[in-house]
Amino acid sequence: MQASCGQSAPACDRRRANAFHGREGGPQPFGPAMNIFDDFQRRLAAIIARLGSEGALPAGLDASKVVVEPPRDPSHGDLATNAAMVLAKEAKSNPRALAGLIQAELAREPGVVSAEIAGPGFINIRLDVSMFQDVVRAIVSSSKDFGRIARTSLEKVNVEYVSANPTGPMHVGHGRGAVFGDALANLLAFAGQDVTREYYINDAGAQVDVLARSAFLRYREALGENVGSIPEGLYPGDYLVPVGQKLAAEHGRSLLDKPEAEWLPLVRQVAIDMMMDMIRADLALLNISHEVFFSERSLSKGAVDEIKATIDELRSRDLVYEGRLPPPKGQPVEDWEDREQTLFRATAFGDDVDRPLLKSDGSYTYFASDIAYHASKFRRGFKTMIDVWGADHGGYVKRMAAAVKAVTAGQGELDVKLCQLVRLLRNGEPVKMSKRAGDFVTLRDVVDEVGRDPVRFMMLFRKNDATLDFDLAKVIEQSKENPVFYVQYAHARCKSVFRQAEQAFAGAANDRAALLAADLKLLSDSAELDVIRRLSQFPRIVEASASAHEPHRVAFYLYDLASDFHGLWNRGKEAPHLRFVIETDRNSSYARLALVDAVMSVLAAGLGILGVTAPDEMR
RNA sequence: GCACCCGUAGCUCAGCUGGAUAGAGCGUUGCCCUCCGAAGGCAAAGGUCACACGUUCGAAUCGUGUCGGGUGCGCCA
Repeated sequence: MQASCGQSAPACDRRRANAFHGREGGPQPFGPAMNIFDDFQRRLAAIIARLGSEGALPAGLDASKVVVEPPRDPSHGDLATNAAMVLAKEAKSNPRALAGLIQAELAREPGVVSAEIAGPGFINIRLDVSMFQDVVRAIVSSSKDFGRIARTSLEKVNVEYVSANPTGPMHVGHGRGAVFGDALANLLAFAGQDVTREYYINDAGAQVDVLARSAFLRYREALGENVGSIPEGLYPGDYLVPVGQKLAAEHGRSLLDKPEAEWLPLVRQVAIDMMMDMIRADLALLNISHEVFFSERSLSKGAVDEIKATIDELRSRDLVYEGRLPPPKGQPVEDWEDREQTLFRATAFGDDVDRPLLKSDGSYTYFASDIAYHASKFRRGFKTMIDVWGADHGGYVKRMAAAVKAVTAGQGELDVKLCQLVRLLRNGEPVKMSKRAGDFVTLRDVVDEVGRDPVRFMMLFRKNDATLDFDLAKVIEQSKENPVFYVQYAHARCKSVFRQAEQAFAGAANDRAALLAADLKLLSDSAELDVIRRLSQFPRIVEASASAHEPHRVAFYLYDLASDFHGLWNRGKEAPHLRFVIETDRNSSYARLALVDAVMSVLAAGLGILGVTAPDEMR
């Protein structure tokens, strides 16, 4: 099944940076030291500056490549930094010597147990466990806002996704782009950006005229005429039957004897409106909604022709000209005619050839509309624009990027995220598509069968540019092998712990003050600390996945966190003293409840970003 | 012919924008459990990161080239 082309009629749907950085005076997280990696990043920068001003190092070293991260091998410590290695060249020193200077300073920092030089010049830092125990308290107090970045910038981000043609219901391929775009928007919002979700309605091209003619046929049918089978080239799907009925109800037979030029605009608008209602309803099944629905038609049919204005403006800068194009290579084009046409100078901005703006009949190409559309986004204040498209539009990226550069004078950032196709399976076997013309597996069919959460989670449990196998049977399995279940179950288990706690200590489930006051030093088992270390990474996962525009990282993180938590739970089976609730040990119980509460909050926050339910129990 | 995406364990895939001995799940093999703290647990084996050069303290990651797979290549969107 194709990512975005699913119909036999000529319907190929459209779809379908790095402006974000969280460090160095960027957006600050809530509360103190919520992100211990950022915390040490800042401390390290201060140390380097101090050494510079004291003359031990050259002043004003560029610390932008210095990173503080968890070492791959936990036996190396809690934090590792490459500072000495990245600074060595500029400081005209060797990494090990430089590491010695920095290490001595780091070792004096509060919360640091040891700082050691290793390998080519890494500095490995061991933290007092209290640093991690404090993370638990920070999470308990900030709850689902742990990892959220406060909005400090007025910069607006536009995420355009779905943008399926209003010519039929959504199918599974659309669903992936829809879920991806929606989760990305959630993620960016969580990371402190001002996000607008937008849908570009392709209501101007020849396809919506085909839609209108198809609907008109259904109109005649609704009036009692036997129209026979739907002719080739029209949309055959019976989702147009209600459009015909509505037209019949509102207009009776009055359209029948009018020429097409008169009825078409009217029928077209009714059909588009009903198709958009249907699409919005399909999206609502997945909890997806957009703030802005932008009509392509409005660009050229409004008070001013914005497409013409955009072309004129580009022409005045010599970026549009009349010229000839070489015939395309590869598949020969039968009706190729060498003619002079209106071209955008895309090659000036890195594209391979210049691109036409007018069709031979004088109307605008889709690309011309799209240029004006992106100019509109920029005028509306969006410096960062993210477009989510189907992978089959990959060939369109360069020209769009070129256009955005041209139309924003290099001020705008366009990041196009291509979503690969989805292969629908059932128990490992490809789902057979019905042969009936115009029929395909709709998004609604799939959501009805397996539910919203599996669809959303699984579509995000893969990089957007990798193909995705979606197995209708496996995604609803209640077993460890199913990541959706595995992660949701971890959350449900947390809830279950609190239900148990309520039995042992009445009121525990709602006693936030007691959780905040818990003696977290009692959380010292290695399995407990593993979970806490994982929790402490959530803010940097949010930051990194937001800046990379990759929501799947959140999904994988949640899987890892769930795995750690299940591991801790299992420890309690063999070692009863590690159980979360121990009736005879209130202090340990409350410390562990605080940890469970923290896990629950992070799971809920992460699932919230993905738009997946965090259930109280598995049913 | 050109452009873009992809190539990591038998299979399906991660790999934190250049870091240390490349990870997970499935499958395989071995042990344990079947205790509602249910919808299993522990452990092991398994790798030339497609290939070759290059960049540098350091490459699965960046660059060039080759091979292999996908997508696309005026006047569809």
